[in-house]
Amino acid sequence: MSSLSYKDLPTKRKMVIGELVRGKETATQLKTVLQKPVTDHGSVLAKELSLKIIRSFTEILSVLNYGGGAKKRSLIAAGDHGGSDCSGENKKRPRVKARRGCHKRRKTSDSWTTVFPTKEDGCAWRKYGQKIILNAKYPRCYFRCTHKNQGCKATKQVQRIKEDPILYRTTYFGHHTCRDKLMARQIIIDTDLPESNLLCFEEKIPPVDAGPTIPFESKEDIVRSDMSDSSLWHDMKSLEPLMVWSPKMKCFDMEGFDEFADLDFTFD
DNA sequence: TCAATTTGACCGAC
DNA sequence: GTCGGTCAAATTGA
Repeated sequence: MSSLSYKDLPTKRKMVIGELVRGKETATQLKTVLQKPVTDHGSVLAKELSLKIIRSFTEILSVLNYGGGAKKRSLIAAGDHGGSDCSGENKKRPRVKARRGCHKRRKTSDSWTTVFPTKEDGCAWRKYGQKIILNAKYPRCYFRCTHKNQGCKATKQVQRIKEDPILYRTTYFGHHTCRDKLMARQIIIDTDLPESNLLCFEEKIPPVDAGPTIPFESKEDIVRSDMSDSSLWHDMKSLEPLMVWSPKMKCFDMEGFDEFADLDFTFD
């Protein structure tokens, strides 16, 4: 595959590139923080940066999944039954909630999974359900985007891993159609601050509302426990040789991009 | 008072 | 018939 001029890239790809660049910058900031003596403030910053990195990659995965999903996507049940495709008569409760529980089981091709020691990914979610899953030690929690009322159909499922309860497996479905607002807010946050103070963005990081709090004992612990054991981190590492930014040429070397085939999406 | 969470019920997929 | 995803009333908390 030949190199592409950045300005010629499709919007979706630009968004991916932008998020990758943002994630790299954040990772660099995190590295800087970790090189300093560990303090409470530093731990907080490190955690915020970790969330920021997670959010960047979540956005990337969201965008990429959307591209592939266009071909294979079957409508996600959540919020997608605005039509009248539910033909059940609802005999038991015909008077109200005629479409309650009307949905199709999710297709795995429209989802992606990450594993992290926190439920948080920097996005705003509202919990709408919890289920005990057969043969699972821990219940599965269902979240939808807080901005569902604005048409955002992104949902996710979070479940603690049976073999390693400190970790949460998060499966995302759909993409954030409210992402423009989120990104705009983030840009404001980032650009409002002097470069030397980029770490102190004012965005409120929601508390980890359940499960263990993961303190960062040391910089090594952060890297080891938060990143190196997660599948997402492995994905991040695997991305490195696939896209190489050339500042001089102002282009991306896209060689090897077809290795993304394993992630079940396509570039258009 | 209002928004978020909890939890039992509903219902399609398997 | 069972399982899993979603709904929505009830509850909780800020």
